[in-house]
Amino acid sequence: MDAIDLKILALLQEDGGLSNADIAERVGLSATPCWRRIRHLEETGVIRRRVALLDRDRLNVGVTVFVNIRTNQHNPEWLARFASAVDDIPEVVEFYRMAGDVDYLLRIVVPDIAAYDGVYKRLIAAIDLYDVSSSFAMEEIKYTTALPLAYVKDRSSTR
Amino acid sequence: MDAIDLKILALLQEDGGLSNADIAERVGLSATPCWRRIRHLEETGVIRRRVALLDRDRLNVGVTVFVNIRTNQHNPEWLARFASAVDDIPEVVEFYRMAGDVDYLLRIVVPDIAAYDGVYKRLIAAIDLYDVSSSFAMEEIKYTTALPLAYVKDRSSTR
DNA sequence: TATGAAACATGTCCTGA
DNA sequence: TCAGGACATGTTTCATA
Repeated sequence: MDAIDLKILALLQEDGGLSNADIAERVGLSATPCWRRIRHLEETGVIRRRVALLDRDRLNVGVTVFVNIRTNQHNPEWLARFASAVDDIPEVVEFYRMAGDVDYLLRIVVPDIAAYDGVYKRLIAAIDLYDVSSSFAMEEIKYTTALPLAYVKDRSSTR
Repeated sequence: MDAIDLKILALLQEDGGLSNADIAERVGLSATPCWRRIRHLEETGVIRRRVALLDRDRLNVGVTVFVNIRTNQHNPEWLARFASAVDDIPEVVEFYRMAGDVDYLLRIVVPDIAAYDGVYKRLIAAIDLYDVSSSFAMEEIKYTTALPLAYVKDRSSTR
C-alpha cells in the first residue's frame, strides 16, 4: 500500500461514485493500472464495500438514541443470542461491547420517542437485560464513514 | 416515494456498486425508468452520496473510543469553535450534541490507546472542556450505514 | 419503451525499469 | 519480473424521440 493507493482510498471514501477514469487522472495514472489497483484493494478487503448513504430525515429516522446496557449474564451463549436479536432490529445501526461499567452500547435511529419505545420493547422482549439507560441526541454535528488514513502502515514490499 | 423506490434504496444502501441494469432487473423495470428514478433520488437528496467503506483493521484504526464531554460553556460561539475543531480531527468520525447530563458524545477511531491520548490532547488544546470521560469499545458487534426503511412516508402524490 | 452516441469498464498484449 | 500504458471489446449511461 503506497502513496498512490492511499490517494485512491482517500478519493473513494469521500466519493464512491467517481469513475475509474476520474480517479486515474487525479492520481496521475492511466486507466488500466489505476483500475488494477482499485480491484486489488477490493480483493484484499481494504475496500470492504461500496454503499449509498441515504438521508436520515427524508427516510423519517431523524432521531438518534444511544442506549447503554448493563447485564449480569457474561457467557458467550447469552451474547450470541443478544447479538442475533440486535441484528434483526434494523433500527440498531451500531452495537459495541464496551470496557468499563457499561457492558454494551447501541446506536439506534427512529422517527421519534414513541418509535424508540417500540424498539426498546422489542429489545427487552428478545433478551434479558439488567440495566438499560437511553440518551437522546439533539443534534448530529458530524457523521462520516471516512476513516483517517494517517496511521496506515506502508506495505510497498508485501504487494 | 413508492414501493419501487424503496426497493431501489434498499439495494443501493447494501451495495452501491450495482449497475443500473442490475437494479432495473431486480425491481422489475427496464433500464431507463429505473435510471430516472435513481437520478431523481440523488437529485432530491434522498441518496446523499456514494462512498467506499474501508476496513478499519487494514487501515490500522481498529480501536473505537466513545468520549463523553460536559462543558460549562453553553453559547453558540463556543459550540461553533468546538464543532470546527472537531471537524479538523479526522479520528473523530461521529459527534453529537446530547440531551441529559452528558453534553456531547464523540466516536473516535485510533490504532491504540497511545494514539487516543494524542487525539485527546489535540482536543483539549483546541477547546476548553469541563469534564471528559472516555469509554473503550472492546468489540464492534454491528456497524451498518443502512437505515431502516420501515418508517418512510409514502409520497407517491408529491413526486 | 426504444434507439443510439458517448463514456466507461475491463480484458489482452506490449513496453521499459 | 513487475508496474505502467495502448488498445480493443462489450456494457452502461443518459439524451432524445
